[in-house]
Amino acid sequence: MSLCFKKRTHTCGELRKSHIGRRVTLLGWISSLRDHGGIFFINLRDRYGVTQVVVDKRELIDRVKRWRSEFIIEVTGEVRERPPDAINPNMATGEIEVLADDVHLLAEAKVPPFVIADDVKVRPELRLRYRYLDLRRPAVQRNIILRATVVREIRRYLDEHGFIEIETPILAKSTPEGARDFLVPSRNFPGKFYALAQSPQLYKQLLMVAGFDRYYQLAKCLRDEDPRKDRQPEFTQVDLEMSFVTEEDVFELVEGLMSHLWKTVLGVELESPFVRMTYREAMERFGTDKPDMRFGYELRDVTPIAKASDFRIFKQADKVVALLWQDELSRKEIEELETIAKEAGVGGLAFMRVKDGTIAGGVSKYFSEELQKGLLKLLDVRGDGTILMTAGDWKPTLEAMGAVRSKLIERLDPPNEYKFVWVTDFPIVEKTDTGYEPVHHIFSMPKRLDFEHPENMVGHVYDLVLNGVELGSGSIRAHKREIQEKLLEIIGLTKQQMEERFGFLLEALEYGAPPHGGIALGLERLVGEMVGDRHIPNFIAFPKTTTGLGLMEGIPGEVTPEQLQELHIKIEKPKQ
RNA sequence: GGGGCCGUGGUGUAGUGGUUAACACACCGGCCUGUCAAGCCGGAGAUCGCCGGUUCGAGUCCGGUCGGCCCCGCCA
Repeated sequence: MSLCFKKRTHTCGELRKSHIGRRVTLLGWISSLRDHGGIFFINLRDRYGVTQVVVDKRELIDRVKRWRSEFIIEVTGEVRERPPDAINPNMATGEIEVLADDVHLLAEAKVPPFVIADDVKVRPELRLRYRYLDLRRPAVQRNIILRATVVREIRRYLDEHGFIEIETPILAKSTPEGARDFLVPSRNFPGKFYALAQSPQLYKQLLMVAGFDRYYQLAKCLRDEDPRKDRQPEFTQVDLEMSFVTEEDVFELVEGLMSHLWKTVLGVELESPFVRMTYREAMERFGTDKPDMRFGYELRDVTPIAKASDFRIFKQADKVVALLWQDELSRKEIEELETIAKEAGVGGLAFMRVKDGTIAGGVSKYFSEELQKGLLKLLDVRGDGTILMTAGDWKPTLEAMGAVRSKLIERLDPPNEYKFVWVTDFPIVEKTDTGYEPVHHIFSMPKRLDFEHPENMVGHVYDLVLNGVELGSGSIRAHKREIQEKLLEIIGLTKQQMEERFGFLLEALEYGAPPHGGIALGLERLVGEMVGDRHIPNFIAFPKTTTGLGLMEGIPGEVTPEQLQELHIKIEKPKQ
């Protein structure tokens, strides 16, 4: 069978008035076909746009009559101006049309399970099952193209700044720390496994040891954890690492990269340097390590006033924080917020109402007039509203109020702003019931060594946060073997375990490892946040569902007994 | 692992224990030379996700199960 079609001269998105009179050939999908008897209008679509084709010749109409949406056709004809009353201002090509003098069918199409158009609502599972049709919708294509544009500009910027793009292995070593690994059984070595890389962290450090003092990669990362709207089992990180740098150098580079992206992709000038804030400050002002700084409503420490009240819970608490909200919240609304606060680990959520400059209701009866005045002043109350308060230990109290704040600001219209912030000085480890766990990962350089109280040890560790979303995190790394070993010891690894899991890294640190650091940014989150869409599957061509299934391919799927045998694997299914 | 919401012609929805499951779009046929999500006339199309239970009677109530979305856990 011969492939018989004319070469296309233009795309469906580029013809304008300046092309009038030109003879053109377009190839594309029929997005709509309007039959007026003696004249047919075809909207012809490709990824560049839609162009109206007019068919009025008898012999062509006999052919076109049998066509319908999503057939692929070839159209040759002359570009002509539309009659003034037929101009479509909603179409980029709306001033012209192509009068067909020859049309051919290139491919028929079954009636699709849903109409291929932006404004047609479709169940998500159906969209995923027929993702190749979903991807034909212009709005979905825009997301994928946006991603490609961002990727291109990332490469352009980093290449120009002396970075070398290096790929690191996908088949890597399993580590019980951190996220659950996807495992790949070894055929040649029965009972042994590769792990799919969760991130290129260790490899990029080894590249620094190797002397590639500026490395980057658009790295696929694979983590076997339950997905969320902002988390997929496989996703992409903009991973970079530099030698001989301080935190400030990393900030400057990344701010430059962000400014470049916003300027070239969105045409927006970002303000830089970005705001910097320590982890501690972020917690105390916003109750979270990823503050959304598009909104005010900061938390206030009211411990001295609250402790002086007659409210027993407050008197006994380490910390009492308050949040002043602009509206009068109903009993029911406060109860909902209290549920959120309790989930974050506090006993409850107290409230008082402010009306006409005075406090009433809720726990106000435990506060003397003087304390109430102090509260009004401390919270800088102007106008009516609701004061929310909670108490307990430092972290749960702040986190609880942070969760309440997040919930409340959801009610506000998000301003069209990009508020970046560097959150710095994260602790290296956190105390748990069983010992110490890394807050980020365990390869970061502490600012001060404190092996007596590791939980007090702050690191050269930072997150880049945009509009309340963690875009990525990074650090200056521990580039000396002794320090790295000490850190591993703190999280409970024996010498033997260190050797087994990270021996290759520790050894490399002994052969002239430069001071180095970097960052990894979530590409899908970054792209999504540029256009205010926090559903990252929208920026992945073939995403998984929230249970990790691939509905189109039907994965995970069965394998043959022969495959299993070759891999030395026996399946034991869970009992009912 | 846990919680919430959802599943009804191809698609999106309505249907709040009782007749023949309703509507819009899509689809099929017809008419029409200026439409653009064309219009008009006509038609076909559903075992109400699946299994079981309650009931004289279940799309509707109950239990289980499969699938989706959102959330908690988890995500160094």
